[in-house]
Amino acid sequence: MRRDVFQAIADPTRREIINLIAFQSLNLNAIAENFEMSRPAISQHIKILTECGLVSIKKEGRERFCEVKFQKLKEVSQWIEQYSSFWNNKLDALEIYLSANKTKVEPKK
Amino acid sequence: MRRDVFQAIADPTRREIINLIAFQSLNLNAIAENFEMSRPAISQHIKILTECGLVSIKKEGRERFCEVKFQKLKEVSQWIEQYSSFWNNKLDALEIYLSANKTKVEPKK
DNA sequence: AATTTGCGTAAGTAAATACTTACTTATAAA
DNA sequence: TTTATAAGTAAGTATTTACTTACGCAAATT
Repeated sequence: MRRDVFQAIADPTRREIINLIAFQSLNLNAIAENFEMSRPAISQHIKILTECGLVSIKKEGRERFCEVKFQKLKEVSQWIEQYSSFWNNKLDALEIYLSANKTKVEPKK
Repeated sequence: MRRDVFQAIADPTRREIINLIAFQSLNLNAIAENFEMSRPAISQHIKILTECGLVSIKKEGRERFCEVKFQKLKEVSQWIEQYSSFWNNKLDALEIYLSANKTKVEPKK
């Protein structure tokens, strides 16, 4: 069972959870109120988010407050930023590079 | 069946494919040679990547060259960058913000 | 002390995912 | 024109995913 950040943010519900608790730490029931699905379903999503390090839980009495560990998102943005030179107005340069490397290609009719 | 960029990059094989064709367009067999799995498996991954717009295919005779559409990755980086202020040396500010919004919390013993 | 609240977990399920092998089609080479 | 190559597709399968309901337990309230 994979449990990494890429997998965690693939699910739209989990991205919504992150949006929800990005600016204020909420307990589990407060999160669940914002969704149509059952509380245990949200609990399971939170489990996935904590297991990959994207969310941390602070116990306060019987409540558990969830907050986002934004540093973890860095793993994703760093993977993407490898390629960032290709979309910062340098798409033409990429086209040139690619076509220069396809020397055996027939010209279009 | 969801078919978005977040889902597409969740699979490690598909991220490897993107890495592989990031700097040079390759045809399907050339891509498949780099993996242990069968060619049809790679073909199916490419299908997912094209259906979400992350890869485009250029037909050349009987070959199909795959190249990355980097612009699509922007969707992911933009989602993450909403929160970027929280990890650019501003983590302390976040801690302050969060604790300021938990007024009913008991002090630690 | 009894009840309510917050939340985790177990078990079950339908659908999705990530493969496989077998087959087909289109193009190119012999 | 026969054969080889590139690659899409179909069908089958094991595993994973995203839920559900039912239940249990610890902390708080009555």
